[in-house]
Amino acid sequence: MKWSKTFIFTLREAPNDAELVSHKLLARGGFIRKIAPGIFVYQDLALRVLRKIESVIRKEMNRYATEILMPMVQPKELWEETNRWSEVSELLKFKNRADQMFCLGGTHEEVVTDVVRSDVRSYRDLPKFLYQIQTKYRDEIRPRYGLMRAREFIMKDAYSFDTTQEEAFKSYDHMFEAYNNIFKKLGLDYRSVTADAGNIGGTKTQEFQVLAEAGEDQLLVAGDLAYNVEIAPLDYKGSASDEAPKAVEEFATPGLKTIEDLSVSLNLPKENLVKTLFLKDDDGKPLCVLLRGSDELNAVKLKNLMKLANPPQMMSDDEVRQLTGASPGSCGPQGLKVAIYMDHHLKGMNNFVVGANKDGFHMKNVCPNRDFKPTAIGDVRLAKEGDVAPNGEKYKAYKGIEVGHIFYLGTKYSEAMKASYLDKNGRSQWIEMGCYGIGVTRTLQAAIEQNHDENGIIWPQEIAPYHVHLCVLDPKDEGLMKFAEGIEMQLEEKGYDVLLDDRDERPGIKFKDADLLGFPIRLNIGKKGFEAGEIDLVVRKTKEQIKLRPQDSFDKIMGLLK
RNA sequence: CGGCGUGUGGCGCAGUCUGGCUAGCGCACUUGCUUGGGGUGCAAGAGGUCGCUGGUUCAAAUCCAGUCACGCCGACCA
Repeated sequence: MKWSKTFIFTLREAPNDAELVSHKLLARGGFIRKIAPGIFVYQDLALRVLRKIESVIRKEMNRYATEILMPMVQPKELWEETNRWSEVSELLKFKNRADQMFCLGGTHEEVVTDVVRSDVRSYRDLPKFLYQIQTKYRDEIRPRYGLMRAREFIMKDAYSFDTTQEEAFKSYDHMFEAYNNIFKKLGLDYRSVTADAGNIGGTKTQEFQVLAEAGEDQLLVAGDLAYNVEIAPLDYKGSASDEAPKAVEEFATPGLKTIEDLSVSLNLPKENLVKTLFLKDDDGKPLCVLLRGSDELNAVKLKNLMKLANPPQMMSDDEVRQLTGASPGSCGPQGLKVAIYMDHHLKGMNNFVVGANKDGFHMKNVCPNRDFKPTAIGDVRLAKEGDVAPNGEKYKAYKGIEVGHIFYLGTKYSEAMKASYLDKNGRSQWIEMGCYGIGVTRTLQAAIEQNHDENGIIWPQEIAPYHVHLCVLDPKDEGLMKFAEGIEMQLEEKGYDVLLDDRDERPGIKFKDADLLGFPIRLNIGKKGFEAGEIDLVVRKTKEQIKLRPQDSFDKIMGLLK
């Protein structure tokens, strides 16, 4: 392909709304163009990469699943069957001129379940496995970081339909394997991590996270175990102390609000103090949580302990005052009529120091079961680097970009939408489902975030827009062009993508652009060198420069690409 | 939705506080010469209702009011 026939326009400077390196490089290289917040044009270079990522995905998916294409515009009625019309806040809703309501598909559980329930009748029709690669729209509150969190993006979503949970787990395991193959093939450094099921409603779930400093998700990894921080479990290994309960004592603590203040003033380690947090659930019902002073609350774990749909929210200072009669820094669990959740690291401890529910006062020797009754005790503290994981190893922290997610859904959607089949005994059963997503556009940017240097992108060969960049330094020279075109043709015949820079530009400009765009192999074809029987090959990744005889260049390139 | 900030050619910015010539600079673009293996140099050009609306004023990019958009932080989020 000749540069002059493409739609590639590079910029020397990145637009100032680009923060991440990967976003800057995408913008400078002319890969994408922003049309509105979170909405982009994928220009020719980006589209080439997307098609290649998709092709890797299709190859793996086709081993287990059938590709279909579902509508992006979906009727309200379908979403009301699962109650998600009002529950899912990112749905972009609109109506047609007959006042019928629709939404843009942000995910396709409803549509795919409708498809399956209307055709599948018998256990003989199962299992079925469907997938699509399609533009999704989610009305994100704040799109950010280019393609990382866009409103409109491309996603591969797959859905499995099985007769039993056992079969559904097999489908899940197939996807787990397929996803590993895909991300390996794409040349990405990633981890599969255990995550919270969120409101999609599954029970068994894993995320595929590309490791990158710019990632928005925090991961904790301990040997074979990898977790999203919001779910990373901490075992309870025995009591910190088993002192006998002493008599409760109130004491003045003027001006002491934080655990830090108390710890200094009482000369006690933070672990020995008890932190009382006040939250409310979705219905506004208040609750309180007790943690060691040194620990932070993990609201997702609390949500799961309480079996809620969403994590409880912190109450405002005013709400706390109304409930306890004191400001947040001076509150305790005793004497309150609210549910009390206690982190299991407090189990076995006695004689807590807590707020007295009176401004400027604390109490010591407050004991569970005597002075207040915990509603439930469990693992609700936020794990951090250095904490010990259930396997005995210490957690190490990473940041990740979530590029894939697999869920076992069970019968949540099939029950809600009445998707059933007749089993061997002629009895009606709910279909067992799973769903599996890969963010295609996000993967593109994640690949850049992980593969770049100070000069530009370094594409992994599998997804490079072009494999070879021919920099013709004197494009007006017919002999030179003929030579370059010959190489181009030979490589293209072998199935490789070649960009021939035929612009009438100075060499420096061509070299800078080549580094920016980052195709794996570059050939510098200049008049002087060519006439002297020598041209340069540059390997983008290693910056290695190889001097070649022109007649050897094709073979050399083929050798490097293989 | 809350806090902060920004809107000036395709991109990056100055000018606004303290109102005053034909609104400027760098990059990119056009033409000519020059240069020709890591963003050459010179010269001449094209391109802007200064986000929008209203107001104050002899005079508004600049002051005032309203409004819209965008960005960052937070909250939220497959």
